Amino acid sequence: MLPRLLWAVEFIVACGEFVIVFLHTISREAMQAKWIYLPALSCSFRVDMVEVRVSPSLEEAHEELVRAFEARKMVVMVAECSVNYSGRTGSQLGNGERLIVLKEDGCVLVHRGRDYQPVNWQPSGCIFQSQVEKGTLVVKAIRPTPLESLTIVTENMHLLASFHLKDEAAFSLHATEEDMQRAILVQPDLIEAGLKIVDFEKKVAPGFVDIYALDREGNTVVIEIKKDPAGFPAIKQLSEYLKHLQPAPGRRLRPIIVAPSLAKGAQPVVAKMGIEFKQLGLQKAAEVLQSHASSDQKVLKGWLGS
Amino acid sequence: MLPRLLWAVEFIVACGEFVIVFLHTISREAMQAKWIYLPALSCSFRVDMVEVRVSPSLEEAHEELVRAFEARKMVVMVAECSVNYSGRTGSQLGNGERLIVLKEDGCVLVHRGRDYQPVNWQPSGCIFQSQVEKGTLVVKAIRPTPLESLTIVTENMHLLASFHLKDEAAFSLHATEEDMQRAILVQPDLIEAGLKIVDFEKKVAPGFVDIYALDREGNTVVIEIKKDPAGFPAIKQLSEYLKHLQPAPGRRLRPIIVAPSLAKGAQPVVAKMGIEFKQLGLQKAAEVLQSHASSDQKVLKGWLGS
DNA sequence: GCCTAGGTCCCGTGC
DNA sequence: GCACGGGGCCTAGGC
Repeated sequence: MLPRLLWAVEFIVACGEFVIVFLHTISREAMQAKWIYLPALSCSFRVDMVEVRVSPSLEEAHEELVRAFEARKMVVMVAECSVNYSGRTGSQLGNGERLIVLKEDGCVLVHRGRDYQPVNWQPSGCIFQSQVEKGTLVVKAIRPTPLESLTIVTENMHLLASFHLKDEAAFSLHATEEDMQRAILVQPDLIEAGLKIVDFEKKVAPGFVDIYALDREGNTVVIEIKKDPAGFPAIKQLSEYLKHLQPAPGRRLRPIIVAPSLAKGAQPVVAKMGIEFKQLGLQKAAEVLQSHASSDQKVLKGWLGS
Repeated sequence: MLPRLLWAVEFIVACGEFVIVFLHTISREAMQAKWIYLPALSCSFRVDMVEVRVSPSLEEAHEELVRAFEARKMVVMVAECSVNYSGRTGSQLGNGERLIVLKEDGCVLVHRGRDYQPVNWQPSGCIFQSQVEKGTLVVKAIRPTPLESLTIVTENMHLLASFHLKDEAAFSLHATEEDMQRAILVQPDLIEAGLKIVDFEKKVAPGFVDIYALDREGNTVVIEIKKDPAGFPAIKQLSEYLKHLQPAPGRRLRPIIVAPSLAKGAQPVVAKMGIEFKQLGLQKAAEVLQSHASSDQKVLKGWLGS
């Protein structure tokens, strides 16, 4: 049973640099009791760099959004909202609870409870607006080129957090198709002994030959690299290039597909068209690059060392 | 200046169904003052369906994660972490603050302060694990096929929120390339008067002809649809199909590209190859479909009406 | 499972 | 600015 005598209470909770906020009207007895029951709760506080508001009013949320936009902070919201997109095409999403992320570089993500991909979004470069309108909070993200806009109409805000992420970790490392190319460039005998690289990303037809080389006998080698199992598109692409390339007089044109494997059904076609296949995967390519990087380091150490 | 006399205080804040939590040791004077300064803060509470923990210990975070995984709740974290990915390829991301989202369907997003795309992720279908290890919180998301794993090592948790999003709004609406196809199917004279649709998504070579039709004179019409300006790839694709198609005896093969426009430089090539171009954009297609939908409704009303 | 094609794809690169 | 191709692309549809 709740006591009737009420106190207006304002808790200001400081942590490190600051801050705050816990507003409520509670009874004196509750104040002195170990357990305080409050009939409703809307509170805000900041710890470290994270400003958190739980069940803020839409006006509060709006004010915090404006501050966050000005300070170029990231914003995360859990809110009941509907979403409209208009631009290259258009979309409508009815009312429901979603996770909304606004980033400092002007991109937006609206996520539902499931799925990897956002249901609505905007790439970076948007301008954000917030306004309270007829009892709703309307957040707009407008992208200048191509001109398009995302409108989020919020009826109810469960959580709003804003903060700046300190993240200087720059290096991320992937093995990609480009690494396969680089691996072949630094170590051409991955394909075959004696191969001499002549060019890469060579423009031909409308397109680029991945690697253009000569074998020991002076034949022209045209290499198409795929990081995934190579199928008909890769074969077509390579055969297109062949039409626009000529071997040296008396020499042959040797088309080679480099990939982790051939797609199902591609093997006979490749054979029929005289295309060679050389197995190479991302992992192997990464290892080759790694070993060259370390051997380069050794060389460097040799130069610098005693 | 902080008073020295301390009280152990436990605030339990209830809202609706519940819940909670504000643990601290403060002075009696501070308790009675309007402003209470606390030297550190870690608190948790739930409002509506959102469970929020600010600066939880890693143990607390781990326990909440386990509960959330079991309850299939969405989890949002703001944390200082490093991330490793290993699978189809691999990646490493050094220590820094990120926004991490774990969804109920087993997908993961790790977002940095900038960029539309997550720096690391996992598509839906993953199994989540959480463990506290050597003073760090290790969250793993393992995807069975293809086998790959994402490992998030957290040193410091700023915010952890878990909740279930109520979102039944099912219908989302886009104008897509498929709508252009449907628009032509329901109203073939968008292309030209008298056109008779024979087939669509017709398998040919390895590929699919968007629309396959006959004109008034019995010539075979092969239509390739692009929602964006059509460039060389579209031309290539269409010309590939032509190689594998034959008109009726004495008739012609009429390749047509349907798109909002031709890409720069494509016009002469199209002309040279005898490909026709018919202008059609997403907007027009959507209007056509809309009008057909409403006319269908009218027909329906006519049947049902008085 | 594999393959094919689309996406408000996004994103980098080159012209 | 436009065009082209890659991506740990993701995702849906067929076989």
